[in-house]
Amino acid sequence: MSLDHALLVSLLEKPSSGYELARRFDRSIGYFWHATHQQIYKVLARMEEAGWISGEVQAGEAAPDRKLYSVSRTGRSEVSRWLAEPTEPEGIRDSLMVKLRGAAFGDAGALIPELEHHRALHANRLTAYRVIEARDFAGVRSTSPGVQSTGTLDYQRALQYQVLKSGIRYEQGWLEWCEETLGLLHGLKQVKPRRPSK
Amino acid sequence: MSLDHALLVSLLEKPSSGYELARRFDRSIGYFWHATHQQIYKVLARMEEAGWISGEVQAGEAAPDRKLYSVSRTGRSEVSRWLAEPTEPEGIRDSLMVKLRGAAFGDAGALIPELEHHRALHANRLTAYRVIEARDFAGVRSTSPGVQSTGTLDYQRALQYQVLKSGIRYEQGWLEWCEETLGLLHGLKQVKPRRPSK
DNA sequence: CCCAGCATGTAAGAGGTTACATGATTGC
DNA sequence: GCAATCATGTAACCTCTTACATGCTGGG
Repeated sequence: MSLDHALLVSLLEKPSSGYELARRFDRSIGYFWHATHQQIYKVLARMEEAGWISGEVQAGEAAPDRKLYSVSRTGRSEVSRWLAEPTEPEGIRDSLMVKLRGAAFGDAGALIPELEHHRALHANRLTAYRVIEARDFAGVRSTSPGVQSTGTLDYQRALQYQVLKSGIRYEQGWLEWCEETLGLLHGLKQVKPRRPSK
Repeated sequence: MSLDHALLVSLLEKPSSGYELARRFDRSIGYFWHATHQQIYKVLARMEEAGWISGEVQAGEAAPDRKLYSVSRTGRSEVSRWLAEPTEPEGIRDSLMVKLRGAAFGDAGALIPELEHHRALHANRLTAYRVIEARDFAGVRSTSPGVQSTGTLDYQRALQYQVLKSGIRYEQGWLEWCEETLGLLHGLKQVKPRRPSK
């Protein structure tokens, strides 16, 4: 597992307080690794004790104090170590799939609102990603190796864009599947109607 | 959460022992909801106590005894209740994405073997799914509502096929993304080589 | 005055992983 | 004899979620 590493990478991108990180995990990195603030504070404390990060308290006038964390040299080398270490792909855990298989023994029609809900959510996320794409990555060419050196900023951006593109692909796949499945369920409702009355 | 429900659905499809379920969770349902045997035994015990399932010990001659579980009436109604209850889509947790973003602060080249590994795994799974598709769902037409009634078996099969198709879509998406990302990383290695010596 | 937002935590419990434990049979 | 497969579990540990707790500020 590695909320630890998700936080380290986040802190490398920008030193932050726990609160800021928690908000960042509702967007951005959080699209690919979710965490609550309680968890974040605990892991930050553990990592500070381990010496991977160091927190500096900033007294706020007219605002609460905040602990600004940044990654130490040890933390950086931990990230490098982790990058080189192989990781297995996470298994899928999708209750919708289980429900679909369960629908054969219950009311498949009951899944229609559920699927519509999922379709809407995935459509929303896709739109959000598209907005980010247009805003932040308008000028990044896809995969072409690039003839002249494009600098270190474009390097980081290219990687971030690639992450975003996985999100886009993912949401689009879901969206198409939801459409298809809704079509199927509407068809099945005709074919095998549930007993109409009690 | 719902390993409970995944097990119930599995048992509805076929009454089984814990051991059998554990093996089934390495294929089939397990592609969409993973679980170890330890966990399965614990949940089965809990569900039996709750009265959702009942286990019947079968004495084996020349084989160990096994407890064959089947879903009770209460269990069935629990499934129906759960089917109608809305569920949020599970959040993604993908360390590869975090790693890609982290690669901007480390050695992006170190991710190449990792990505090749992922590509191979997703390619394997995709092939496995395609085999199942060809074997079990050769004659199922995609989404067309079907003019004449096709019976209750085709009903269940259509749902199972739809689940499989989500798996196919998922693996294919990953595969394409891995290819694309490998192309990008090979390009970047040229553009921004890491310091060659210590 | 109350609610929303900023900011940081503690505590209990459910869910999940890893390691350990046992005992029988079949095939090499 | 030894490894693999069948078959069922216990125990320790870690992660993650949910609920609770505190205190300050600015706007309606």
